[in-house]
Amino acid sequence: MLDRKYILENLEAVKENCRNRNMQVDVDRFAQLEALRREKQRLSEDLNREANAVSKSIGQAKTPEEREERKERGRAVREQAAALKAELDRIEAELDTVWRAIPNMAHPDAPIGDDDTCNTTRDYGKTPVPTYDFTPLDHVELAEKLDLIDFEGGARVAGSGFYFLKNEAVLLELALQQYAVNTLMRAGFTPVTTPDMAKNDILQGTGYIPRGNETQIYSIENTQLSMIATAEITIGGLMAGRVIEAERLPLRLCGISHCFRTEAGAAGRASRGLYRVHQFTKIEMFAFTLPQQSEAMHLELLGLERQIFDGLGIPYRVVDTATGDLGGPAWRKYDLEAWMPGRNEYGEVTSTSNCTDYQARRLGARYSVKGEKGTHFLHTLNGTAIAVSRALVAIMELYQQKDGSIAVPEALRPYTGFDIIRRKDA
RNA sequence: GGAGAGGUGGCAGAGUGGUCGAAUGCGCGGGUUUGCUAAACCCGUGAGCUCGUAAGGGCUCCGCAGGUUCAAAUCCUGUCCUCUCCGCCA
Repeated sequence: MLDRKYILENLEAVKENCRNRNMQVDVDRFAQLEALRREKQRLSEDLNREANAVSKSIGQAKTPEEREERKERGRAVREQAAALKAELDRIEAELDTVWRAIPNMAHPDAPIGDDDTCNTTRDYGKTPVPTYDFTPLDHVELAEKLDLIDFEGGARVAGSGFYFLKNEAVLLELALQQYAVNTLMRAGFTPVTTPDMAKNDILQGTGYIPRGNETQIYSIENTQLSMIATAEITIGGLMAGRVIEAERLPLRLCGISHCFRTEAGAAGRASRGLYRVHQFTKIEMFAFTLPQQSEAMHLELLGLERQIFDGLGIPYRVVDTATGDLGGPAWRKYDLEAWMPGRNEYGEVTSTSNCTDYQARRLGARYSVKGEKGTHFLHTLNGTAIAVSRALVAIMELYQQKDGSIAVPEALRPYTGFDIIRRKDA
């Protein structure tokens, strides 16, 4: 969420930001409700003050009659206060709904536009886009020939969108995880495995909506739990409601988790094979920083993503995400899109966002400075190190050979123990 | 799954109806003393919101949500979490 005062003081800028982000939010309604809330709050406090004073005076009453008289007075005041409080609660509930719907402000340099067609390309990776003297297959065909993925089995067991990795693909998944985690540990990240489920209020704190028509989240019936869509949720939740000393910042964490997404409304979109699935493994980077550190941290996360994909020999472009495609919490977002010969286009493989204090405010994640009174909200950032399913798509398609085999990227060989994947029957 | 115990300030830990935002200790900040350091002593030290130029004041918060009462950290109900023991189990 944005700071309430900030919204009131920058009403026009907030509205323009909503327009840029292609989000319909009634910001004026927020301002209206906030004014009303303040007024009622004031009145409510006045009544509380009076009630407290009356209560205090009862202990000092000289006579039983006086005592009874004051008790009666107390009852009356408390009754009024309760009625006003109920009204205040209603206002706050509505206010909260509108408040949550207001997206984060956007970086002044983020490209303005309604959707991903307005994203701008900043740069390209070290590896050039390859050309082939044969017709490259897509990863689904390759997986079929090399017996690497069982989509039918996945569908039988869990439904469309699930899969079994098989044979060398399993080792590739493990190798990708090790490669990414080792790279990040060298960069000063603390690795963690996280729960694959989280409480719904943690989901909401990080900006995910656990239930409702358009939810991307699987929720567990009869519980307050949901399957996580990314480790961003659980790692962000680590600091929920906590205060950290400024000198311990920034905090760099990387999490290994499974990610579960319903992909509601995604049917029909380019989603063949592993590209858009309901479950995948992901190594996620996350940082908690001071406000003045977040811009640099964002570039650091982007740099690590580039390092990881350059290291894998995967050609990619770096995309600066347009305002309309930013979602709610992000102030700025960069995606890495890898070249995928099977699609004959670039496909998103990583995404890194600077959420400034927007997530932290919802989560109540704060820091304090020694010797200063009070606390401030942290900045949070996240970035994909490796989303295994998408990385596999890119690797399989890019490293395919004329003879139908798939070479293993140099960087993964120490972990896989083999350097090529061939047909089993050859 | 069964049986208990407990959740209080950065930490430890008192507090069973008003004098409690809360003893005490530790930690932390400042000071006095002191060749230096340490020790000792003194003072200060939770958060959010709000009024005020400020000094200072008010409201709310003792896991969370309700209830009883003029009044709740304290009593009642529910709930979440933690710990111990037993059972089961990768």
